[in-house]
Order: sequence, then structure tokens, then C-alpha cells
Amino acid sequence: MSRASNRAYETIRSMILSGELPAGGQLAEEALAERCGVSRTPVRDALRRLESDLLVTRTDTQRSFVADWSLDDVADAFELRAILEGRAAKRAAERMSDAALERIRAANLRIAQAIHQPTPDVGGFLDGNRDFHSEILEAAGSRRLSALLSTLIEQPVVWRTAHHYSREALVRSYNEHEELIAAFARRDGAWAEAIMAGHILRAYHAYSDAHNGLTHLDPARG
Amino acid sequence: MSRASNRAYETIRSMILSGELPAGGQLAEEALAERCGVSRTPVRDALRRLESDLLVTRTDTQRSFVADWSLDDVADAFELRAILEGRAAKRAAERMSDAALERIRAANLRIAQAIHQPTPDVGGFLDGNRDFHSEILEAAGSRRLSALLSTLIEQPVVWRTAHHYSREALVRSYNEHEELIAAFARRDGAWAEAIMAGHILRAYHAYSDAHNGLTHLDPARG
DNA sequence: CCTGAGACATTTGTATACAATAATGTCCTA
DNA sequence: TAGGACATTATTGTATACAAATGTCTCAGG
Repeated sequence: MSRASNRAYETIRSMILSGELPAGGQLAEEALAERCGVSRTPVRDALRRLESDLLVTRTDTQRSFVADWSLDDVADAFELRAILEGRAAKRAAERMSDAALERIRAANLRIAQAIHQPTPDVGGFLDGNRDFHSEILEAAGSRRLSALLSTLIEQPVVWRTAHHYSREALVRSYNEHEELIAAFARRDGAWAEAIMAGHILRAYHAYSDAHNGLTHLDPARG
Repeated sequence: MSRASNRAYETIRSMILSGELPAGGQLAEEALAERCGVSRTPVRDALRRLESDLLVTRTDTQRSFVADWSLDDVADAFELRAILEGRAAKRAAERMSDAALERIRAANLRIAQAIHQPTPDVGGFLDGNRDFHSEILEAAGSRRLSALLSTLIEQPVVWRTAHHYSREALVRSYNEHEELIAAFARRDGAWAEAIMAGHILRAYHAYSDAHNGLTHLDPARG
């Protein structure tokens, strides 16, 4: 599944995450093939992968649609993330190498730099954030946990609203990361687990609040 | 992915679970296609699904192999199952309909009948057990939780050793199910969660004990 | 106006051929 | 004999054609 298949996967995935393909919309293989510039074979491959990511659903008659996330689904996903990423943080704290700890520190440093621009660099924040969390997952050393979490971390609704976070919210996130680092430095699994769970659930409520007031979403960042 | 694809999936899956395809063995698409009596296309489909079930792994160069489960992997999987199925039991208890409760009772009744044969009907036990747990998952009403757990419930090593459970072990399992039913009947989520977590972890240790002494596995049941 | 049967269009499933890539073996050189 | 470049073989990736299934529309009959 090298070039064409990955291309189809990335293309379709980003079209879903960006909202270019609307939630609930049907995904016809041939149309996607044309848009991606490949044949149907790699597109089918990509749809399978996206289905296991839960970004795509299939009817009983094998038609594919962009997954439609209800508010309950989002809450559900965050709750599970809190449990599983808490678990990951605990394991990570208990078995973290000094080198891994340094990489995690470095990731949060990049986050700090992204935040303290004249206008916060949200893209940079998201990159750093992804690195931060994936380093922890790596340190946890459980392939299974990684596999389970991979289906929970990418959520279209969240992705699309990330740009609306205020600088204050970004700073709060940074501070929680610092606290996590302190827990890791002390190899305190229980502490790390508690902070991580809180971190995820706070993020959920930030998302949730933003969606109670905002019915229209301004695509401009900042 | 109707007939041929499902057939390939079921065939390969059962060959893996039964041990006919040895752990670590390579899975060449064409060879599998021939054994399944279909072309490579549905086989590739099946391999993808099996990969997301973690029954198959792929190298960085896209060669497929039967997943090789280390003891740590098994422990890991059981631990996650305990957490997630505990969660499912809690949610189920909190929102269970009377009808669902009845179906769960019925499943455990089938288990009782399977156990109390002259020689215990292990196949019947496994069927009832699967129904019991999947009814709970259904009642929990979280598609995400179901999706996550589906990758954890089928484990080749466990599957292959199920036939070695003593009648006593089967009865213990039945009794724990009865206790779960009591928790459901009272809609006590915390109780249900605790029992379920214990139930899964006990099953893990039963498996683990069986594998400390047994290096050779007798295929005969009973 | 509703309903259902049937023709037609659309979409997905499978087989096959060929291209691209990875693994393996061979032979030459140092 | 060890090691490396090259040829050979095996395996996977992609495109395409066609088969099967599903969805849609029309129109007759009530």
C-alpha cells in the first residue's frame, strides 16, 4: 500500500477532518478515486483504514459515509481517552527513561515557543501537542494501548475547532503538561494518571463550552 | 465484501485461532487465496481486517505475518479488557432495560446447561459466554467501547486453551456472571464494574496458571 | 394517491494482468 | 572465505474489466 494507497488515505482523511467532505455525506469509491488521482483499488484500501479509525462508517449494504459524530459520541470518546491516556501516563511514569523524559520536555518547550508568538501559532501548538502525547504513549510501551488510542485521538469536530482556542487555553494546556513532566520526573504513576485524566477532561469541556455558544465557526485563526 | 471476502476472513481467522497457521508464520496473499478458493483481492481485504484485529502484523515492507503474542502482550490485553469491560458493565448497569436484563439471564442459563452435561460442553459454554458479554456491551450503548473491545476479546492463545478449563473453573465463571446479574438487577454501576474487572482478571490468572505448568497442550477436551 | 413490480442506473465486489518493490541467490573480487 | 554488485525470483501494489448487488425511477393497478 505504498504511494497511491497512502495518498488516497491522507487525501480522504484530510478532506474529512477539514470538513470538505461533510459529515454524513456518502463516499463513492469512484468519485474519490478521481479526486485522488488513483484507481478504486487503493481507495478501497484507504476506506478500510478510515473505517477502522471510525472516521468512516458503512451501512449494512456496504455504502460508505463520513462518520457523523453526535455530542454523545464526542463525550464518549473523551471519556475513554481520559481513561486510556491516564493509563498510558501511569505506565509511562513507571518505566520512563531519562532520554524519553528529555524528549517530552523538548516537546513542551516547542509548545511554549508556539504560544508566545505575537499571534499564537496554533499549528505549531498542535504539532508540539501531538509529539508530547505520542512520546508518552511510546514510553508507556504497550502496542495495544497505542492501537486503541489511535482511534480516539483524531476527531474531526475537535480538529476543526482547535483554531478557536484562546491563548489562555493554550497556556493552561502547557501548564498541565509541565505538571505531568514533574510527575514523570518523580516516576509517580498515580500522580501522572490523575493529571492526565484531568487534562483530557478539561480539554473536553473547553470543546464543549465552545460549542454551546458558537453555532457559526469562524475559519480565521486567533 | 460479501461472499468471497467474508469467506477469506473467516477461513484465515479460524486458521490463526486454531493454530493451523503458526504464530510468526508469513502470510503470502497468493497462497492464502488458493487455500480459500478466492482471488487475491478479497484476501487482501481480509488481511486488512485481521490486521486491525491485531491477529496479523505487517512489516515495514508490507509482508504479513501471524501475530506472535508474548506473555506480556497477553497480560497487557487482559488488563485493558478489565478496565474497558468494567467500564462497559458500569454503563450497562446504569441504563439497562428489563428486556436486556432478561437476555443476559438467558445467556447465563445456557451456560449453566452447557456446564451440567456428563462431560461439560465447552463449545456451548463459549457460545453462551460470548452472548453474555456481548449483551452487556450492547446494553452499555457505546459504539466506541464496542469497537475498542472487539480487538481485545479474541486472543488466539486463550482460544486454544479454552478447552482445558476444568468444570470447576466453568462453574466459577458462571457464579461470577450471576453476581453481575445481581448488580445489574439493582442498577448498581460501581458494583457491576468491580465484579466485571475481577472476573476478567481472574480469567487471566486461570490462563496464566495453566501455561506455567503446561508446555504441551492436549487437544482433547475435558 | 398509494403501492409494488420491474427496468434502468449506480455502486460495490471479484478476478486478472501487469507494474513496482522487496527478498534471495549467484558470481566475481579482494 | 567474506563481502558486495548484480541478476533472478517472489511478493505486494495498482489498474482495469466485468459480475453482482443495491438504489432509483417509472408506471400500471388498485
